[in-house]
Amino acid sequence: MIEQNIGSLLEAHGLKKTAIRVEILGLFKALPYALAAGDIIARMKTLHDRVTIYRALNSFEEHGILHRASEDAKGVKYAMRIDRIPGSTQADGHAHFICDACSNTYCLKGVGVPEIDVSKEYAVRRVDYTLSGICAECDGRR
Amino acid sequence: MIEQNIGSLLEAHGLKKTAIRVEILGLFKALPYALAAGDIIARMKTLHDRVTIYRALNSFEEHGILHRASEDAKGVKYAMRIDRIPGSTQADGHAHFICDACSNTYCLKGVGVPEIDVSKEYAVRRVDYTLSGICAECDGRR
DNA sequence: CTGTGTGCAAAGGGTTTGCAAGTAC
DNA sequence: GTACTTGCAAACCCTTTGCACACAG
Repeated sequence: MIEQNIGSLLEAHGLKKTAIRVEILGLFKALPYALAAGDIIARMKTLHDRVTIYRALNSFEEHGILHRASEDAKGVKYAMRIDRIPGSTQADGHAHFICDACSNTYCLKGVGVPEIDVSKEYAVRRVDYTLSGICAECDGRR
Repeated sequence: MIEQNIGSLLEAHGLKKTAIRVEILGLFKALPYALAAGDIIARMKTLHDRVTIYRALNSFEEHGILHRASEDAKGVKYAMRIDRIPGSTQADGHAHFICDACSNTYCLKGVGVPEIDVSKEYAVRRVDYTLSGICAECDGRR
């Protein structure tokens, strides 16, 4: 089921259906938060090296399948891009929440990204709205 | 004039007034955008190594003189923290604009950070609102 | 004089790249 | 068979850390 979707997704983008790509996208479909290259490696059943993951991720990013949900000095986290509306002229906005305790990056799907007008000085192409603090899971654990 | 301000700023934080610190803070006061360690090195008149810059920056961050304006896979950019309002209970929010062309990070000073309510699921401590696109300078240059 | 700060060197972690072998189509 | 992918190794870049020397207060 999932694999079928992933297969057609890859095909639609002209990407070859390799084991590593199917497994990576399977992880993103199954998990509710963004993943860094290291997270992916840790969860892969079959052994792969970091390097190959990077190339797969970059390929997915170029094709608009994944986007960079958060990036800090410790690395980049990717998430499934599910909010692209073909033909939309709106800024490509994302809202994310990063937990200070577990470092998970959650996509705030139902939340619209607020907009402010700075069009006099800047031509805005993307809007990134990132909250951070403690997620419910970590908060309840204390 | 600037140097006097910087001197008292350092003194107020119990930091020793060294040449490298005065020069770094002078750069931040003179420039309208955020700087990465590499940017600072490139602009320093007297030669210093990157490493020492990092320690100075970390020290400034700990004392609340600078804050991390943006960070991507290529590094962290710092900016003068001028928006701290003692006694304020508001979330510590920043709005920034990153130019895709020149990579400058501008602080949007007059712009309030919009807030959204996700308090049911997350305990929000910080809000980061980052726009990206093309700044006026780069836009006019094309 | 004393403790903080700097210079230098080395190491650490994430990411990119070159090249040859492998595989989807 | 051919072009795209992967595996491996090495290199790159930003950042942190250890230690001895230097300097501000």
